Amino acid sequence: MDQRKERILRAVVSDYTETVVPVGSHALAARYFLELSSATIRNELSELVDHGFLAQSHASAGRVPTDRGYRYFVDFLLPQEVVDPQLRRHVRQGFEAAEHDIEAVLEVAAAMLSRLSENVAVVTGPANATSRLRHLDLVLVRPGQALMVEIATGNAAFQRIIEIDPLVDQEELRGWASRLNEMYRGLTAEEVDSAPLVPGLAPGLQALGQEVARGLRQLATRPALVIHNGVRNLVRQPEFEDPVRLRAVLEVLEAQRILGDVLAQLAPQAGMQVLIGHENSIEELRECSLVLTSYQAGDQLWGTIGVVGPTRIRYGQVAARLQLVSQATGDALTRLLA
Amino acid sequence: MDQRKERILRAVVSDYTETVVPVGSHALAARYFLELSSATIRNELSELVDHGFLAQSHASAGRVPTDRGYRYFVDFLLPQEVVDPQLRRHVRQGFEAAEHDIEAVLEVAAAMLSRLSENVAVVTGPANATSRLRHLDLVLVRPGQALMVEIATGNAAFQRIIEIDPLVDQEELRGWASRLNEMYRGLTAEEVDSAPLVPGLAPGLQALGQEVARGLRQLATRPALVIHNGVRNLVRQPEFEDPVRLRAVLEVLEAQRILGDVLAQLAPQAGMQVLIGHENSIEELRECSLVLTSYQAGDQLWGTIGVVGPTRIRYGQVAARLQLVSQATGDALTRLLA
DNA sequence: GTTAGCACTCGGCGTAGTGGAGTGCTAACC
DNA sequence: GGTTAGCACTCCACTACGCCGAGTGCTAAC
Repeated sequence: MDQRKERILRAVVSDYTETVVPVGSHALAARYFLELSSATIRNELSELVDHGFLAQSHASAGRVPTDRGYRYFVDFLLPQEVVDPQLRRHVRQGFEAAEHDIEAVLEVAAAMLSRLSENVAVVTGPANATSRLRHLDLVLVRPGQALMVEIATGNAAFQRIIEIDPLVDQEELRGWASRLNEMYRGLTAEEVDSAPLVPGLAPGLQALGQEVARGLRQLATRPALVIHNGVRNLVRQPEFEDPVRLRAVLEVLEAQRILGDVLAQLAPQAGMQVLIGHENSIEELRECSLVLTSYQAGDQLWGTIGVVGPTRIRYGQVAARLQLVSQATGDALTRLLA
Repeated sequence: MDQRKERILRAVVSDYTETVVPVGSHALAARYFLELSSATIRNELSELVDHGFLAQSHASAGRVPTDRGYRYFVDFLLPQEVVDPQLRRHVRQGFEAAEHDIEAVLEVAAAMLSRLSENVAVVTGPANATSRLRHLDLVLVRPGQALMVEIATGNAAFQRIIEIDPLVDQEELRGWASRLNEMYRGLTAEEVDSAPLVPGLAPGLQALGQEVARGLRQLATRPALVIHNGVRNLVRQPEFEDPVRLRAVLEVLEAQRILGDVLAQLAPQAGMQVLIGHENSIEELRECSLVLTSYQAGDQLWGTIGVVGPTRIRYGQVAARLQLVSQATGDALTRLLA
């Protein structure tokens, strides 16, 4: 790939990205290469097709970047985009309005990102695969029933009404709670289950261990939260005019699990990731690209956030804005949690 | 409206609902009225058009029900649909799998309903306009910082890290928590704010009252949860082939507030409600119908659940299935909460 | 290596023609 | 009076056709 080929590839990508029309040698010469004739460009284009960076739908059509072409573009030709400071401010402010709880923050992140990227935003919450008990509390609701509240690592809360001996009063219940806290704090569901029985414990209290483990188990298996937003942007993309294709993508987005699995799998890798077309493992998203990164609350990796769009998505701009939103999301969570 | 006209209107509605093709006199005669000639049916159709129950797109086209026609159909002609017992069982089972927390139940409800109705399902959570403190807890995270957990009516949880005197230990914190519980249990944010100062209270504890009120206030103003699911079903409806119309509807669905407001407004009215076409106040949903009902946890009205689809939605089937899901949702919440 | 020229390809688009579904009207029938 | 057969008419959907023009590949000259 000599430098001129790179310039041409870059021109084709950026032109196609904007117009969504196969780009021909004349247009290219007129718009980007005044010093070259269209014939020269035709020669180059033809070689770029040979290398697999471009394709043409039929013999006398203009060129369109292939997945491979986009890959090269992203790896070597991506221009450094800077985010407008005003936009930056706007994002900060958007998050300030919504710091009720974790989920609200992630909702805002998704809404914000879908607007900025003009595509679909996806956000996953933390996977609570290893929930450890951080704190437990018991409150008497009425005689014989108590509200059990468990706070686990990651500040996930679990609550459930449980049956207890009707004779137990609030005072005794409080004692039970501190006892359970001492015994189980820092443990996972499995460890709680296999904790040795303490002799001489009140019989009702004995049984509560199971309830505690049950809550932790539910917290751990709680399906990973996957939020998506911006489907409205998808329908106006020419590549999704065909209802069948559109539906396939929506199918994936609404079956949160599918996307959730892929994102979870990619999460550990740091930095920004771009999956172009066939590079992702989801058949239905063959014609889509994913731009992904992770965000963190404090110094802890928290979840994944990204953009789903057609392969001709504006990688530079989307990446820059994703970076911005991811950072802001992390900051908002950090403020919220600590 | 004599009886034969009603039969014909019913036939037109059900035929159009299935085929999405304007229905003509011949087809009607052949399929539903073997005893009548197409000419007779033509006369009747023409009168139904005069009455505003049917319309035709152009002079020589078949007839299509108008909003008014659907209204009459729903009010007087709706056949009693029964839900297949097997489906009923299936729904029950679906809910059993997901009783972690409130939101999970509502997510399941939306997913289930969108599948059963083959349209878009919307579910709103409870409006926590009047949050009262049910229980409060304080946990020492590290010296100088504590996690404050508030459980409000409706089991909404709020948690926040707060700054405290570094010298306060877990034991003392527990004392604080019970003190705060005694003082504020059952109160709203406003009532906590205006509660008389208790003389001789530890200074750090004094300040916590504000934090408690702040949490309650956030719980109360937390935007109403609106879940939607089934957009994938929308895109295959012929009436939404046009991306512009589709986008308008998606716009509304994704701007949860719009729909949330409408649903909240309708919520108090009991029973099933059907809004056909222009009957709803949202401009973008002029070509949609809403079938809505409320669900309740225990004996308390909790939220709204419904279906959004094209005006030719299968009102009978959708209503029956909505009823089923709404009931199951309420039951699941009842089990979860008490 | 670059470029002008040229023949060729092929999709998009507008036009015209046609078939058929459906209507309204009239007149006859029960 | 309600019902029906017959008929002329309307209008959409679909197809075929032809043409335009954008774009290509190739060749030969620079």
